[in-house]
Parts: sequence; structure tokens; C-alpha cells
Amino acid sequence: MSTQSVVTAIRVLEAVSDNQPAGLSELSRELDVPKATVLRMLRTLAELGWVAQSEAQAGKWVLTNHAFAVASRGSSGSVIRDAAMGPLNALQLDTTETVHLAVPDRGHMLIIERLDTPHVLRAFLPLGSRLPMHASSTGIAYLSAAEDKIVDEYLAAPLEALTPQTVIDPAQLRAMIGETRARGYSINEQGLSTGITSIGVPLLGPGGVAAGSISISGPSSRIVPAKYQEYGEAAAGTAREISRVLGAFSTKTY
Amino acid sequence: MSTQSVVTAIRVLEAVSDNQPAGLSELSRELDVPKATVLRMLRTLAELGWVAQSEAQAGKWVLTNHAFAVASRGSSGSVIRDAAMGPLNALQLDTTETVHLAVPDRGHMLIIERLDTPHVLRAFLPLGSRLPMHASSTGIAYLSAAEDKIVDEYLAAPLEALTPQTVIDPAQLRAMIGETRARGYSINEQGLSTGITSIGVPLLGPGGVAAGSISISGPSSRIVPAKYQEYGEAAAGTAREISRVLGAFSTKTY
DNA sequence: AACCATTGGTTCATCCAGTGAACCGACGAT
DNA sequence: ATCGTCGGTTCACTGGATGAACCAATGGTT
Repeated sequence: MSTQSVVTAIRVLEAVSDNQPAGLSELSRELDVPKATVLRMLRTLAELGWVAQSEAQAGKWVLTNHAFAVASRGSSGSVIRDAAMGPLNALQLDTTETVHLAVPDRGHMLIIERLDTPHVLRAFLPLGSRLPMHASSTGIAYLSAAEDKIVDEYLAAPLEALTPQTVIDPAQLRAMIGETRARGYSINEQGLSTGITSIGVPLLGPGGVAAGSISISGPSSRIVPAKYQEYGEAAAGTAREISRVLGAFSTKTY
Repeated sequence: MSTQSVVTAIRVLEAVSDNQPAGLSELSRELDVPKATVLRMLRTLAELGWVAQSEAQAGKWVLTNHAFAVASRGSSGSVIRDAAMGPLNALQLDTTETVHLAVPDRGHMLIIERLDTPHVLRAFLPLGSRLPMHASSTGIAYLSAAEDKIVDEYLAAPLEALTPQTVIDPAQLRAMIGETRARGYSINEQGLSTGITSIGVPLLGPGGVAAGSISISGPSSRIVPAKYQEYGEAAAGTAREISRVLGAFSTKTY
């Protein structure tokens, strides 16, 4: 609508992020924007310190960590994180397994924090990982608390399987979401990564709106069915605490 | 120089990031850009999903976590992280203290990864934290391996004290950097946060250029002087391993 | 209760910054 | 020797970006 050069610049930025190290022609083709324009954007973004020419491969462009630094202070990021870190820390100490804090972003769950297990056998996700909602316990947990519209839209899009165990059938996913709602926590057995099981619980923000989720993850050899209930309830208690701080149960409405 | 609307947009974005929830007039004043322009930028960025109106306070603008998602895939971020995680994991298990991975960003150290201690008494930094170089072991470690020009420039700017123990005297900091260079690791006793001591070691990238640093941190009650050498040498070994993977010692030059 | 200084947000004539087709030299594969 | 691709450059044209002046609304002072 307006400021189209800014739109182009951001599109270039996102394309670079997706194609890491990205070539000029490649970007031009993908975005359907003339090379000259793409290059101008890249140069401008480079001046600002958001992208740089790859040192390994000249002519290839990559994001800088300055981009990361600026964006780290994401709003819901820090608000939720501030509320979550204390309770999450306690949960990690209780369970001794890795716990994750995730927020939704365009059909994915974005991992914004992690507290890890002391066990030698560790399975964790890098900060900033984006997980498909249907393939993660955090995603199913989030969907279980989200508005129907969000669930419908998500399930309408084609779903990808990450492992042989990933559930991609919408009907089956709806059933899982229902179970999660009833039980209070979601269970993902190797749907994200083979050998990893995880338990998720949604977080609610002001007005009871789904704001994100937390999870307990570990090797399937350690997170066995006999522990599901214990971990699920522990996580649910932690989530309630965080949601309260976020104002989920506040009566004040303004 | 060119594409100034893009420059303005990014400046607006960074200003929002710094002022979290930021008002229109406030941004306009700070950036010295007319309100109309700032607003147009905000609207455009909002369309793209990078900023949004705060739900709590109408008219205030905040970053979304989409911004975070895009920027998380920072180049040096993942290259360094990939190289570092294995050795860092081993270091954490060896020492049982919290270890951090940090990269430089405009006078700060940016924490891009963390592995936690199993101890109940924990001291950790949120991922994405930005620490002043002079107040962190990672910062001093980085500076000890950086080019003189970088050190000179950093020390020329005014330095802020975060605790009563923070060293802000340039001469003293130079001495610390020298010691770090000689010894192989830096020590920060409560300069960042009261009660926290940490040991840092620089990481070298291709061509031996300082690329970041790692650190071991914990409560000053546990990280006592008697352990400095042990931890320092352990971290130095880990750093050497990571630097090798990054190509610091490669003879190939292209 | 009139006043003033803010706030977020809007309008629109002016003009310069952004656009993109066509171009270049370099490299690799055939 | 030829082709296709790469990253990068040029430049005339024009439509998108600019910013001073303008609202209406809020809240603190007197």
C-alpha cells in the first residue's frame, strides 16, 4: 500500500534469512524484484549492519547478529519471558529435564527460552528454532487453548511430517487437541525428532487468550508413559502460575 | 546514501526495540523524523508483522516475535553455534557450571547460547542479552583477541558501571585485557552482577580474527579463586577446539 | 472550568528518491 | 568457441515518499 521500498527491503531481509547464504540472482528471482533493486536493498541493509557479505563466499549475503540483537527484545518475547523464567526454573529443577518456552509465530512455535537438563543425554533446540505446530508438544498445547478459527486455519494448510511418527492427519490432530484440552497437557512422542518425547502446556495472556506454551522434553527412554501424568501436572501448575502473572485470570478489563 | 526510506524504517524499528513500548511522538522526537513519516513506517512494519500496537496500551508500539524469528537465523549465529555446541556441552558437563556463548555486537556481547548448571543456585542471562564488554568476562576475553583499533574505540567511549565492582577505568581495563592475553582467560568478579563471577575465553574465526567468546559463570561463592585456573584452562581448551572448527588455524587463505 | 501542553493520528502539494530494463565483465560447463 | 549464469552497474523516468500544518482527544494546572 505504501512505503513499498520498505516492504521490498524487509522482504529481502526475510528472504536472506530463509536462504542463508543467499545470492543476488537467487533473491531477485525468488522475490520477483529486479537485481538492481535487491542489490540496493542489500547495500542499505548492510550499511545499517543487518546483513553482510559472507566471508566464506563472496557475493553471498547473510544476516548479521546485530539483526538478532535488535529483534531479541521482542515484546511478547520479553514480557512472557520475564513472567516465565522464575517458575520455569523451578520446573526444570523439579523434573531435571529440559524445559522450553515457546510463542506462536505464523503457524510455527518459536523457541524463545530453554533451561536444560544436567543429564549427559541432552536433546535441546537452539534458541530461535521454529517448529511446526502439529509436530511439537508446544504447538498442540498452544492450539488447545487457541481460538477455533486459528485451529481451523492451521489444519486447513498442508502439513509436513518430520519423522515417521509425525501426525499429519487433521482429524487425528483435532482429537489430540481435544485430549490435550481435557487432560491439561499435550504429549508428543517422537513426532518432532526421533527418540524425543515431550509434554506441553499452554500459557494464557490477558483475557485468557493463548499466548504461548511451555514444554518438558527429553529422550523417549527417560520420558516414559509412566511419567506423563507427573510431568504434565507439574508443567500445568507452572503454566498456571505464569498465566496468572501475565494477567490471564485478572478481572480488570482494560 | 540511498534508499533513505528504508534507512528510516530500520531506524524506527531499532528505536522501537530500544524503547519498548514506544509512543509515536517519542520516536519522532528521538529520531528527528516527522511524526507522519514515523507513523507510515510503523504501519508498514506492522503490515509486515514486525511491529504491532501494544495490547496493553493503545498507541504504543512494540516488536513482535516474528521479528525475532526472522533475525534468529543470524549467520555468524548459527555458524558459530554449530561449531560451538558440541565442545561447549562437554565443558558444561565437566565443570557443572553455566556456560555461555557470546558474539560481539556494537560494543556489547550478545549471548546467543547457554547451557545450564544443575545447581539450584543458578545465575543465568536470558538468551539474547546484551552485555557491555567492559563489564563481562566474555567482553574482556573478546577484546583481548580483537584488533587494537577495536579496543581503542571501545575504551574511548564512556563506560557505565553496573555494580560497585564494575571496572570502568580505561587504563585498568587495558591492564585486564593484557593479563587476559597473557593468561589465556579473563576473570570478572561481580562486575556484571553482584554475587556472580565468571571466566571468559575468546573464540577465533578464519584468519585468527576474534569472533566471539565463551564463559563459565556462577555464584561467587562457588567460583572461587582456587578454581580460576582449572576453569580457565578447561575453557581455553574448549575454545581452541571451537576455533579450530571455525577455521582459525587453517592455512588455506581464501 | 477555562487553559495549556501533550498525545496519536491525518492531509496533501511538492519533488526527489526509488525503479527496472538494459548493460558489463567474469566464470564454468559443454 | 559458445552459451548460460553469476554479481554488479548505469541512468532516464516517474510515482512514491516527504514533512509542515492541521485535527481531535486527553490530562494536568491554576
